[in-house]
Amino acid sequence: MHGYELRKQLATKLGAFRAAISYGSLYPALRRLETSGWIAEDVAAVGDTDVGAPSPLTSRRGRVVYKITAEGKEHFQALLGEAGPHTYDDIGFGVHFAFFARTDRETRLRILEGRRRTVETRREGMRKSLGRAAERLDAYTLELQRHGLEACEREVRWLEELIVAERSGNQPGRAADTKPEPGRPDP
Amino acid sequence: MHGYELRKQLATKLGAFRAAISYGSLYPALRRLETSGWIAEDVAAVGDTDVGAPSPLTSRRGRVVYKITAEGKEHFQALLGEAGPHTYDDIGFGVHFAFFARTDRETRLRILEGRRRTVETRREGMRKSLGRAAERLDAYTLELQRHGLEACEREVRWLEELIVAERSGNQPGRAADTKPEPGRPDP
DNA sequence: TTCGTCATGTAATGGGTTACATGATTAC
DNA sequence: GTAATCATGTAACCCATTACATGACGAA
Repeated sequence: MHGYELRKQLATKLGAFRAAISYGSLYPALRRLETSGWIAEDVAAVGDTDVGAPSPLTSRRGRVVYKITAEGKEHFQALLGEAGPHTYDDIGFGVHFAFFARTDRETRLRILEGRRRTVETRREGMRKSLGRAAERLDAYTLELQRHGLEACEREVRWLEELIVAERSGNQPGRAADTKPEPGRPDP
Repeated sequence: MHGYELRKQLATKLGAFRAAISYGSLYPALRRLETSGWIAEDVAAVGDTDVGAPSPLTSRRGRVVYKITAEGKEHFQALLGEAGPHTYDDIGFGVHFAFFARTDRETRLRILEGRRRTVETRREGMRKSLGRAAERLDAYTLELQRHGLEACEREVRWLEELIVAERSGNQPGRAADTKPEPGRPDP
């Protein structure tokens, strides 16, 4: 894919979470990825043979189309499997979870449980803080804390469900007893 | 308050949301606030007369104690009342809400309704995206979207409750019919 | 006296945004 | 032909983090 198109895709896919990435951030990032050897310019793509590819397929210009390299794929898998401290924070966990279909069950369970621990710790901190400060704080601050605590509690329950499903060999979803994951190809 | 103490307070109060602020960020920020005239060094505080103040009160060193200035208070009120686009995003709204006790009802309603519009828009985007992409996406991505959508729906309901309470002259909280807000002093 | 905590700062680095600059192509 | 969109990039700026450096004070 080329930069401009990538930005559009990201904008629609992450539009609910964040503003579109700026060009001043995108192009340097692509250069860094290329320098690291994780992506490379796809010379074949200039000839315009991508049938069924996303967005306008006719007529081109000096667009720079990139392809992930073998080392890139390896690095990507390593990133998905790694367990640093920021693997379990809000953003890190979201990214890992979004690629769970490309991860093995062991890794998925490790990450889900790590995330659960993280959120449980946060939850306990909020409970203590709420109990300790209930008298001294105004109604709005209190309400904000309550709302945050509720969100933590709900996420823990959600993670619990996912962990149970994962252990019983099921994909997530409403149905609890379906066949053990046929291995869908990535779109 | 002085920088070191401020960092500690922030760490306990925001500990659930983010890591502690770094010194390399804190002290330059204080300098910026001072340069802008919003805070000033509190010369009286060096003499150590702050009885009942937080944390160790005996023995001092070259600590720099700051005080908010009149212009600082004014600026702060202006910030609380302003309605930019980032007033309604996750962080901006959280900050404004945390200081609702220092805001008048009109402003509170304006911000709550703006936030509701923002979250509703996000919710609609996610609904469309879920309906559109349900077939092409793997179970995990789908589950993530569902979870995000649910969070949006819940926040809208929460905001709705707050707006109703606000319109009927009540503070937030479990009880729906209490006296119309006695005006609690800030802690 | 030495270790831990209090307390303030600077320098290097990283990376994101805004604003700007350029040019090709498409639709009217 | 001209406006909008596609497409890539650079420079200035802002600000956060990390790592480092300093020094006072209290307790063991």
